[in-house]
Amino acid sequence: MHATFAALADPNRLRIIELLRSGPKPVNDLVAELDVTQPQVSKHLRVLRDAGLVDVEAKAQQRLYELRPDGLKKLHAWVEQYRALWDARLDAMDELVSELVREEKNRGRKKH
Amino acid sequence: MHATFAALADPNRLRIIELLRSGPKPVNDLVAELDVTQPQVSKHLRVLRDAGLVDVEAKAQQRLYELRPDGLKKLHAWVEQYRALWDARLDAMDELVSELVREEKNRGRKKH
DNA sequence: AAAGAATATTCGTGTCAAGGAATATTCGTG
DNA sequence: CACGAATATTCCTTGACACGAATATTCTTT
Repeated sequence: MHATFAALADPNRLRIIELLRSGPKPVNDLVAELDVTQPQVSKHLRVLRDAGLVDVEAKAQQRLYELRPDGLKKLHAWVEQYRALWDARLDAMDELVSELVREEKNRGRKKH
Repeated sequence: MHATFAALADPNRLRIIELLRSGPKPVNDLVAELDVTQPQVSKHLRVLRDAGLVDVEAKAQQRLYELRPDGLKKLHAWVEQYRALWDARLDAMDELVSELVREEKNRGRKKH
């Protein structure tokens, strides 16, 4: 998980993710919007790829980069754990989950 | 935003956040669970504090650290932007938001 | 006030990663 | 197959940061 955060910790990489929100883009499109050299962009894309946040598809000489749902979904799931902090309505639900976890942990033991 | 990610990019800091999920804790509690020296923990807490992710409350000589809802809520809001990626049901809602943004941008101009 | 507990800060060091420059790779076209 | 377009990789250097050790601060107790 911390690897995901590390990937997003760099301003340029974070920007890339945001740019890809409007759909897949070739590398040069990103270079044009980023005020960073092409090799840098390629390197950042490599990091994002290793982190499972983006995916590539070859299109002739171009490489189309796009967001990878899995990576962002995991991130979402992590943050969601803390929802009870700011969403008071979910306190009850949080309690329920905790209860289910306790039951799961006790499965197969003598004490209920 | 990237500052938030940078704060969470360190494994020890990420762990601290997760430990604080079960409620406020004094520094020494964290030291006990982290296999890191006390000064290191204090330093990491300082970073998390600057990032707006935790808050301190003095309790005698102790300092009780607790999660700060604001910080995590912002993080959640950011990730939520990408929900349409994995949640097909929200495509329609995404469209609606885009439309509202367009309207907002055009506010006060001649062209509708 | 002295002593101790709990926590914070400073300083020096080594490591890793971002940026720049140069070069390599891949693929379509003539 | 030579060439150009689009992208990737390598090498190098510099700056940021995590760690350890030592020290400073804050507060309580006696």
